[in-house]
Amino acid sequence: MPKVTIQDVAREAGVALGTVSNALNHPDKVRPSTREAVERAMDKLGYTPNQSARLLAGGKNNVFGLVLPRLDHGFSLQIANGAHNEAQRNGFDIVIANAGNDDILESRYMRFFMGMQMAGVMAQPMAGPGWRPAGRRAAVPTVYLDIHSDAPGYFVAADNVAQGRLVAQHAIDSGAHRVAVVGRADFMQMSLRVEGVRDIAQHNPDVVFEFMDEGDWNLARDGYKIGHGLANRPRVERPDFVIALTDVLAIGVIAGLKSGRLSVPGDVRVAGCDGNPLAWTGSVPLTTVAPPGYEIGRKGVQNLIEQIELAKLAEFTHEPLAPLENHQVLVRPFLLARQSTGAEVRRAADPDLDLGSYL
Amino acid sequence: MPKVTIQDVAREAGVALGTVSNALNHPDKVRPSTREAVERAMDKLGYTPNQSARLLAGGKNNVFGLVLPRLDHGFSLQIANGAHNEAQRNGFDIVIANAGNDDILESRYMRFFMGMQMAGVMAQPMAGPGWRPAGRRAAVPTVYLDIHSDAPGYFVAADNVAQGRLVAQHAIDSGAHRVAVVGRADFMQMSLRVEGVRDIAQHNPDVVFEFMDEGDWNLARDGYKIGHGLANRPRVERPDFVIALTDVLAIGVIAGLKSGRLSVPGDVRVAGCDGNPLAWTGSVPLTTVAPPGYEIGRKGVQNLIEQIELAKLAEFTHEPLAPLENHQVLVRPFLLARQSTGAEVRRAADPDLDLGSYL
DNA sequence: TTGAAAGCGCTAACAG
DNA sequence: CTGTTAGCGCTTTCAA
Repeated sequence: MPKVTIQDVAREAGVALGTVSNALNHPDKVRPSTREAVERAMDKLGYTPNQSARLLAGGKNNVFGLVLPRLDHGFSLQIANGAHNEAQRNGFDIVIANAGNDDILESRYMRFFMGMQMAGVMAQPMAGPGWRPAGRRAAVPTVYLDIHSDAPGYFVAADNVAQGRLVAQHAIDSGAHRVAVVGRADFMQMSLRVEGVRDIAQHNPDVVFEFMDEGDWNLARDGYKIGHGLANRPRVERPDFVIALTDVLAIGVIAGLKSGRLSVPGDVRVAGCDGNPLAWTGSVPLTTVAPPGYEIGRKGVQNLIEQIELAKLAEFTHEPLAPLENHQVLVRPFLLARQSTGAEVRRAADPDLDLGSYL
Repeated sequence: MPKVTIQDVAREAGVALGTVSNALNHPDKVRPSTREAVERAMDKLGYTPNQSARLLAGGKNNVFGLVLPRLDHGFSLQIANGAHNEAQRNGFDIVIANAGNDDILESRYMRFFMGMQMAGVMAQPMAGPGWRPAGRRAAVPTVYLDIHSDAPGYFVAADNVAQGRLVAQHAIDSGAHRVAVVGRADFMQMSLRVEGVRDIAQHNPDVVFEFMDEGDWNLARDGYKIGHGLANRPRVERPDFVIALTDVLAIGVIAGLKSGRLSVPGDVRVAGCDGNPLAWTGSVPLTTVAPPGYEIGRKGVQNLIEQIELAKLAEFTHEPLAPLENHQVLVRPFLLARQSTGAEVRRAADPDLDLGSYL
């Protein structure tokens, strides 16, 4: 199939080249009858506009680029889905690049998207300690996801402190007297959650909070051990509420408690706090927070659109773009109360949050 | 930041425009010292090549486009990961579009990728009955994934018959005398698996095969009921091997058997046959086939590369491209023997197959 | 609406 | 290696 160009379409439709271009980009500037003729010609010839030429000539692009570190990590998939939905709502498309945990590839994809004149670029960077956004102000709107930073630029991240606070408050509200907080706080995210819990604890001196931040407790099996241990305590020393710093840990704790003949939520209530949808399929539906990734993806797209509007405005008023400032957005978590803390069984209100149902 | 062009870089580096282009595209044609100077200049100016211009000018693109129906379906993620790895191995990058189960969006993305002059495009279409590939021969190499078709074009799909055959043979090899095949064969894929099992059954008349194709058995809880039922049979009528048409079903069966005080694999061996990594985390590691999606993604990329080579050859010899024929590739499954059929516990050889470990 | 033409940034091909 | 040049296919502008 020799490639068909806009010229061929014009000839076929018996109109001028510019008219075809207009029919494509400014349909309102073309008489309906002409437009139809053009469309017929396009169909007949199987015309596909050359995006490269189009962008090069200064046409606008309604596609965002999203660079993710992996595609087999639930958090990143939440981001992708949240971004997808919000973009569609606003008339944008999204293409995704999988950096495969390789930071060389990550920056290659980012440059590719920028060079491709994408309307905007989002990335969830593999940010080691001391990470900084790429040097200069990018030519296209850019947002970094899952990142806390005080550098100039746009950053969206989950508010881990609020996550901890939310779950702790839920414990109080559900009438807990003795709360155990389990999980190793060796990552920033974990310690922030602990911080949130401590905050609530301070304001409720009548409730006993016990922080079990020891051992090597990241996996479900670690949770199991802890749960089993708790179950074997004398009743007065046994917590009636367990906050696990991750959902996976929470699942393990529930199994451990049950192995010790305790019931959840009857004897002990258990909550996670990082909204991992794949932990929702355990024997007892787990109370946790909404998957923050979804919201981060949404907010990221909103930030991109905001930057586009700002640039449009600056162009209109001929004012130079203000120097880039720091914009840090924290995603506010909300609670998903379920059976593990005594709530009624209920499905997530938004089916898009129900990632994992198809996996 | 005013956009910096290749001209700016040339001036900064004190070389000719063409030299910068060469340093970029044919590094071997440029003296190392010059190349370094150019690279320094690019860094200093923060130069990002304009991909649109580059492609328009006829430069080659090493990026494939992949259109998936959803991003929260394990099968599609397997495809994405398989494609990613194979592409990287061959020096190609991949960008992914999520069609969000919308066929309008699906074809928009495909056109976008083609218009973008991608090196190739792959799609896992939402193919209803009677699905056909898009009309004419595409301008860029195209492969359809998870599709059986006799139309002209490239198609890659899992060989479901072989999957059934493989698992059935495994049952025979492991010394089974009485095999139960459970699961509703109401989808094409299921019936093909059953067909494979029947094939093996016919060649082994000394082994009793019982096909339990009734009820509404798709979910783990259906498997549970079946397993429980089997456990309550008199010993002589009880199968010593269960083949479940899906892994999820298999997990349920195992739970059901255990609830009836039978051990797996001690009393009864159980195998799935669709390689769903998320079913691998049950109480007993499940024997199944390798996730076919991963292999489909790999094969798809290989097909793309094959088409590129063919086109290159045709261009070289000035022969016209042969008319497009039908190329249907069936992905040959291979067995992942694990504890549920008595195999030693072992991790997948290829960690990339271990999708789900991070979820 | 038309026709013509400029130019987006780059690649590849040319004679030096 | 340099310097120059012809497009790639399109959008936009301008005068008719």
